[in-house]
Amino acid sequence: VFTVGEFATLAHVSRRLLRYYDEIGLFRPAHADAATGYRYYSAEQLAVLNRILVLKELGLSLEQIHSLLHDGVSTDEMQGMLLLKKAEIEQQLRDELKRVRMIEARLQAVRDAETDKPLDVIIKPVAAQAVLSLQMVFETFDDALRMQRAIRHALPEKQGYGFGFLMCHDDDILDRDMNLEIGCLLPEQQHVPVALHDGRQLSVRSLPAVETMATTVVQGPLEVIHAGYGDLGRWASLNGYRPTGQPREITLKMASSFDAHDLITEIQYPVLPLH
Amino acid sequence: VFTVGEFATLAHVSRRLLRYYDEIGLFRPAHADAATGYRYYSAEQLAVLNRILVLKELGLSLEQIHSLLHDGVSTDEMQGMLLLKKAEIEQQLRDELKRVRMIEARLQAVRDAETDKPLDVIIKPVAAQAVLSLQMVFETFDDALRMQRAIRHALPEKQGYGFGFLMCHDDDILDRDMNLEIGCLLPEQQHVPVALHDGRQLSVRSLPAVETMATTVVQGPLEVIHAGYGDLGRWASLNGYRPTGQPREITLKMASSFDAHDLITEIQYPVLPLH
DNA sequence: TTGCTCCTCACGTCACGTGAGGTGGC
DNA sequence: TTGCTCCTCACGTCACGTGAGGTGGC
Repeated sequence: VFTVGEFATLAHVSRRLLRYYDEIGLFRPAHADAATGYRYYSAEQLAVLNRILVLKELGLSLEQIHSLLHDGVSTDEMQGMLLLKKAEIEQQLRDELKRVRMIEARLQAVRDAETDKPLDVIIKPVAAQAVLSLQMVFETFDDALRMQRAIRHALPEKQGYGFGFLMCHDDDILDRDMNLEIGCLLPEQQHVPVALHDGRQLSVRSLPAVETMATTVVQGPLEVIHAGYGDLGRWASLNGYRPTGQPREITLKMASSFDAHDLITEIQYPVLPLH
Repeated sequence: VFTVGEFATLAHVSRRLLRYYDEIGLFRPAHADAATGYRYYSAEQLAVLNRILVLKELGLSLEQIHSLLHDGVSTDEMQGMLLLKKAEIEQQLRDELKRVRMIEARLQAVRDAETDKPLDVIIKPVAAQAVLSLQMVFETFDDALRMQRAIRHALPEKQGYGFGFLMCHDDDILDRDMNLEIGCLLPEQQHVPVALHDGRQLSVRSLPAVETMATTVVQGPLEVIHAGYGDLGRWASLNGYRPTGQPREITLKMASSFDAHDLITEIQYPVLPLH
């Protein structure tokens, strides 16, 4: 019969662990002195403790181990728990592999671009979104900018209209004759079409939800936004993603001055993991 | 300018996260109303938060991220942290792969042996250990048992002698003419040789430390112990280890009766990972 | 005036590590 | 009698989630 210290030495665990397992009822000493509180363990118990330690090594929680040992679980249930745990660990393995790839990509980015900062890309699900917009082909980008301003003025200020929105419907990024959709997000569902001065109509439609949207935030004028699209594409291929749809951009903050250095835009690119 | 709720929605994080990051000084709102305590975030800040979220994804702690952002760290230091983190994750990957192998081995054991329990094997480092022992060739196992009893009686009871100890010096497990070392562990270093009745001497020597010792606890008479050696060997090969030295056994509890059903023995087998 | 958002505590998480402060056996 | 071990609190960990209870703006 052994004291905590002796038993801890035998089992290569800490005394605290033995007291803790006693406290939570997972592993009780064979005998405890009611007067002094001293715990006494038997040699037989070492086998039991070892079983607990092995199950812990497998990644099971102490609560799971408790139910395995004290509630009589069947062989099938045991197998179920082990298979479940195995699946969990395999998911973790995939996550960590992804993490390693991301770190490598970032290391590369740090080395490449000592001057400018590496790109921060967030993958997130984006819900379906109502927009009020107009789609047409613009000869030049200035035409598109003029339209953007016209739309802004056509909307009554602060009447429940959301961020500015732009979506490119060309397969490639062009410099002229671009097929663009311009408008704004709608926080609420019910909205009537809005007419512009030139007779064109903004119409309401719903952007589909995207499960894995690669997003990044850029600050600056159009050239910066333009560069952002390219950066995002390169980031995707470096990090194991493939573009899979039309990118969007959302104006989080409108430019206050002509040079648009304080224009803030979130670029969103639907992607899929390469698997 | 956005409230917590709005900014949280934009960034796809919880309000609690934003308040927490404020509390620990990692990410403060651009402006806070001193009277009401209301937090106000700017569009510019979304880029900063995204950087934090990306670094978190990489596996860095909030404290590390804090120092990355607020203490001006050099490119080299940044690379150092990333490389360190990468090495950490790769170690974790190895650990989890091992865990998966262990789970698979245990699943197999559960399927194979529906009747008896799977073996619980603990890998632990064992320190160098002084022993008082005698090594000789025994014709039969009964001879060895007699010697074990003789040694027990030659030792003054409770005078600082430890557990009974047995080590097999044959390369294979034999049934006859076994080269065995029998004795006991010595908790303290200083001990004189002990003479037996037949004139033989128990001598003091030091067992070397073993870094990775596969150990298991068995309860029962000799046949059970014998089987344990075999089980331990099979376990090792199933779990990616290779035996690499002489096994030892330690008597944690002596048998009280002739059938020895309550004899408790720890079998120790030095192993090395197959890598 | 009624919801909605905002705020600040404060507890819970998981498996112990690490003292603090005090008592019993050789 | 002096160390050594034992005991029971109780705080800290890491990054928030989850209410509780109360206040300010449309």
